[in-house]
Amino acid sequence: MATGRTHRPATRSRGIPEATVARLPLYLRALTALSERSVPTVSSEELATAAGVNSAKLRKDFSYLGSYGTRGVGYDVEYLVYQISRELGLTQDWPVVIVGIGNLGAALANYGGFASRGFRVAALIDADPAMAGKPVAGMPVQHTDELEKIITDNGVSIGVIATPAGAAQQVCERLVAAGVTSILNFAPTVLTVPDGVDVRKVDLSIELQILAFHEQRKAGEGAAAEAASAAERGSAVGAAEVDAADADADADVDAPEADSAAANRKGPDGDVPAVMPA
Amino acid sequence: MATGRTHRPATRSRGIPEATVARLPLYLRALTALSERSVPTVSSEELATAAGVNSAKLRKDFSYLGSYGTRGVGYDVEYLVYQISRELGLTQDWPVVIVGIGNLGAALANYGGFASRGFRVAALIDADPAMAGKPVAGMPVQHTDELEKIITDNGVSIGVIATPAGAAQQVCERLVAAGVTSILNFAPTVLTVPDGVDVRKVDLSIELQILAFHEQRKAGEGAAAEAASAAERGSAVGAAEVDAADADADADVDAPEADSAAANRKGPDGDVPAVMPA
DNA sequence: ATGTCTTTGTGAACGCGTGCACAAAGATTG
DNA sequence: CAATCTTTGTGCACGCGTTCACAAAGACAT
Repeated sequence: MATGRTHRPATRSRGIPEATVARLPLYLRALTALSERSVPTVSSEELATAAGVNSAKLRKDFSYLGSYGTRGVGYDVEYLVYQISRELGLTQDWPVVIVGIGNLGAALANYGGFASRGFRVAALIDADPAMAGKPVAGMPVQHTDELEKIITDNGVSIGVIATPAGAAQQVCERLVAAGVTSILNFAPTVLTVPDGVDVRKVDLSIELQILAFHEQRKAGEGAAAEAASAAERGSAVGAAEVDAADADADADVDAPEADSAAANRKGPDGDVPAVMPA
Repeated sequence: MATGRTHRPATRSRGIPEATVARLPLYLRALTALSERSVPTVSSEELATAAGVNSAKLRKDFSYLGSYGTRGVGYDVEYLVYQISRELGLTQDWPVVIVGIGNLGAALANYGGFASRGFRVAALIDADPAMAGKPVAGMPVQHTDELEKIITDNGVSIGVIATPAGAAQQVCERLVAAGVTSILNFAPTVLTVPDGVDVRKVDLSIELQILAFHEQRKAGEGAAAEAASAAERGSAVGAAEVDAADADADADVDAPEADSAAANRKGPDGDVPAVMPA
């Protein structure tokens, strides 16, 4: 997410809610699969299942695009593929540059899914002079010095940042200055960009942390009901949890000493007891 | 959101809203940086800026954790780092397995950010016999046959799927059957999992498509008012120029959108972004 | 044509998340 | 100790997004 600005009337880009836009690619993928199997039509129910969403939601999403379905029958697969593609702007060519050709950048460059939908890798850019000219994914890596020229010459408006965190903001600024208005950021940093520039971030570490949170919750909660089975699974919860009923189960076991922080605070909180994984 | 499956009805895992949980890692990162600079305290305003969010939101988020701030002063950095880490479950060790050691899988294995927060790569698994034993990121790749044993022996509860789309569901099922309850999916497929299992997905293709949508909108908009180059992306969106009759729905050539800037990520849960290939 | 059956499209209710604005709490100064 | 200043914590209102539930629309059979 971008930092510079943060608010906006929740932008309904054109009457199409942001949440819906985020789901369109999902529908498109499911539809494409159906199309390849030559399925002529699908009901909202079937398509919703394939896309992993609720059918009512899907119908409402489609209603923002227009009335493309036929009552009693469903949606014409081919037609819908076309409409969604057009709506997403996939009927045109989108040259993309990837900056930072390390492990991740190289993996992205090799990713086939790129080209499959109108996205074309126009160039791979890296700051390391040693990388210059070296072929990655059948394409020579170019030095950062060329960045502006590349962007301009190829009319690139979408940039992918896969550099180390420390270089991200600077690269971002150069990209924006050169004309890029959409950025996909893989570096673990908050990018600050001017208005009008879209930033989406992909952060591995954050995703894992969110999973860990839920995992921890699950471990603490199942502990009570967990008599003996699966004792080897790293979830030997402390006996402190008398009743971890789902209600609000807020078994407060005080937190261990303020650790490195000698603060004298006392959180009204403190929860999960010691869990010890392998 | 993260999965194609519906976990609990937006259950507040423990009184902590999902949206807040998704931001905690962001705060943690900003706090860690401050900690390394030996900054003792921060105000909600400073921290919010560093994390790229609104200060009111940050304060509200923290209020779900408890009252850890001091009015008139701010928050104790070290203490907050500890509290958030504990809340996220990062004070414990989380063994993780990565299945599918292709370009992406290898990149993930080499990703340093993994270990930095309690996540330890316990094993790299691939179905290709030729890969077996081959060292990646200083660790021998193991064959899929060993999957169940690895999960059990290491008490792994978090799995990362970086296989091709076609193999994802099957791998997912084996992981779950073996005891994994949280999955980070990089394969472009909707995974179906039983209740109690969390799935978060990272899909590069989807992220790019969302950017393309906004990019297209921006282009169309600029075309209409091309006069002023690319400098008027005001935030004072005049609702005035809303698209023509909303009922158009047809105009194949597509009408330029109205509205302005674009929303960065959002998403109830997730909003969160997630992305990637396979 | 008429009736029945299927599936869409959507009005309305509801819940979550966001942001404002301010009272309360504590630090700080005189 | 009182006054002032700073910053937190939160009540409240608002809007987006989700879901339900159903009328409308069309296909299909008789």
